[in-house]
Amino acid sequence: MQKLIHILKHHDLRTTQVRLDILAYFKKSESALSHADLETHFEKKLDRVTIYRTLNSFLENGILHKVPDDSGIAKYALCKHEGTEHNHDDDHVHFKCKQCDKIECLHDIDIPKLALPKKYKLVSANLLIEGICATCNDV
Amino acid sequence: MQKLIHILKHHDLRTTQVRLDILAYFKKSESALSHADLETHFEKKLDRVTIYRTLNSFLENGILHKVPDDSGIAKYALCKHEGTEHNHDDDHVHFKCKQCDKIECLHDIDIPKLALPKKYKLVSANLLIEGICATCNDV
DNA sequence: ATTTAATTGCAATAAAGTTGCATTGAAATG
DNA sequence: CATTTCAATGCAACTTTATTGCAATTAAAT
Repeated sequence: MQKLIHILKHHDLRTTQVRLDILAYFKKSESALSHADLETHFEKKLDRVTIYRTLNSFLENGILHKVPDDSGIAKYALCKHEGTEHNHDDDHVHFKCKQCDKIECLHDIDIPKLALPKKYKLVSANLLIEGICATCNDV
Repeated sequence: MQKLIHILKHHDLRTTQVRLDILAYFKKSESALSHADLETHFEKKLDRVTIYRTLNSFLENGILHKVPDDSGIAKYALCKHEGTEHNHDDDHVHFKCKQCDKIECLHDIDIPKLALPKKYKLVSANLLIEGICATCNDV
């Protein structure tokens, strides 16, 4: 719990209750969350605008990263390396379950290198896999 | 040009001017387009709602596919296999240029197989690469 | 304890997407 | 090729998603 404060401190963000609560919820849920997810979870206790601004502030500071998705709704997930020097999240795999719709980051799987056409320069890679997650597979 | 009509016919869609125009623009632009892109391109000649409905109809019929993106805005691109039996688009690589923001499909590059954690079942894979495209690299 | 500036909440607005309904028009029919 | 039929379109209204400005609040620096 104390750890959450350090994440904020490390990024020179003031430690406020709102930020701690939102961070805690990301930690707990272990999957990508949308603004609507947060709004629902915190009911009316948090202002919609505050949630948007908190998400953007966390994005800018490398605490969260956006998750690519074809739903048209922005989704966010915790960066793995928060708390270290480089605040960019390493390229990794996102898994979206077709059944429960949850998106999780599979940080332990590397994206294989691949050859791009001539003159194309790669900066980052993001592999989005859709399928059935372990939880849904168990049912 | 005649070819566009056949795409519609093959999917049992009525050939209307709106659909031909939108299809033609996708063919020409060779990159993923958003609803806003189409609205801008066709100025006020096409109704917003008609564009939405045309996009959805093309999606359902496998003429277009959604492109995963972290912008939060839905983007669409032509399927490679329109006109064949299977109307699902094969998994492929999407390249988003950090400079011009265009997203294009790299149909010729295969996504490498990779091992998922236990009990995870893959259905489809989509690799999103960000970097600098050939056109921007030339300038 | 006081000051300062960032954070928050509220109101208003903009942008993105959907739904219902009347009108138009593609194509099937005789 | 005239008529009929139902899908496609355009318009209006609405919902959802996201942004901006400003006053009130509060973290933390002094």
